[in-house]
Amino acid sequence: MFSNSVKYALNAVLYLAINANGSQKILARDISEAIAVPKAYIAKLLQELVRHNIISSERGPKGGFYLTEANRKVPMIKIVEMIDGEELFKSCVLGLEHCNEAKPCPLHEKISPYRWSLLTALEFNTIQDFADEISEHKSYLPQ
Amino acid sequence: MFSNSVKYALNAVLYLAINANGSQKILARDISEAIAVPKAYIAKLLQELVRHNIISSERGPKGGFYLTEANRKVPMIKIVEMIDGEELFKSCVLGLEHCNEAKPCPLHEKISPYRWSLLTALEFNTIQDFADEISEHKSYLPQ
DNA sequence: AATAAAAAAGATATGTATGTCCGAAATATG
DNA sequence: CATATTTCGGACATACATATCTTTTTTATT
Repeated sequence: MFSNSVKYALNAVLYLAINANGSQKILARDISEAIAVPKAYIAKLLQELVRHNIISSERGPKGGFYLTEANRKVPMIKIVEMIDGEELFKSCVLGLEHCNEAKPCPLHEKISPYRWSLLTALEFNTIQDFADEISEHKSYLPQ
Repeated sequence: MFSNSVKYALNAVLYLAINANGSQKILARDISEAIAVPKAYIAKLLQELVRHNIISSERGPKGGFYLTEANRKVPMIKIVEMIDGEELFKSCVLGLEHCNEAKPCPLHEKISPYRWSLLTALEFNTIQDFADEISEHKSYLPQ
């Protein structure tokens, strides 16, 4: 479904959303350990998330990664799109160029309502929304 | 969602279902051209489909790939499972080991209907079912 | 100013999916 | 039986995602 990179990034951002704030920054190493992803690899993804203004960071001592209020309002879909691109949920599951509502592939009708609801859920729910669900014990992460 | 190999295999099998029968076999080259996939690559996939009794083949002049009546009754999911394995629809989208209905990850509820729709569509429809839909112009392939 | 801590950046390595090539085996046809 | 046609099987090549390593830049602290 998602690439490993997307899975890692989603986990890392949710971990940040729950554990960090402006004064409490988190080291790449700590995120790496918390979500069980190689440090150098997650560090690269975190850097790219910063470049795309999805998360924030500060260098040097007392530095680390964190989320601003603006970051917390970013829709989850942005993380997926940054890595796997915008086509993931939009292109035909069979890879057909000309598949659409008018000329659907054999799977199209059977899945598109559910696909669409997934897409809108990721578009309309922010990082904070998902973090809140976890805080309220409606959903869970390993840590 | 699906690997390229799965997309290719699904397309190739549906093309066979529509265009071949016991007396009218189809060359790997023709399938390759029809679905726009490299010949050597689709040939490998076709061989594996034969080994798994999902399609049939005959060597030599007048040979080629085709479907028996038994082949046509194979559920589409078998093609996906042969290549991408059975975990594709079952493992957590975030890669979490302990994600389940009782303790769902933040994406679990959002993604379940989509996955379920895809899984059941592939489990309960045979190769022939999809081919019929196409013959009846309820759904479409490029050719 | 010197030091240490941390992210950022670039270069490199590994692994897996994807794609290609060539020879062997099977079979219909003349 | 010889030949042509086709799948089959193994080895090889390439590209991309994944992962690692090293150096540079930034910044707080002393």
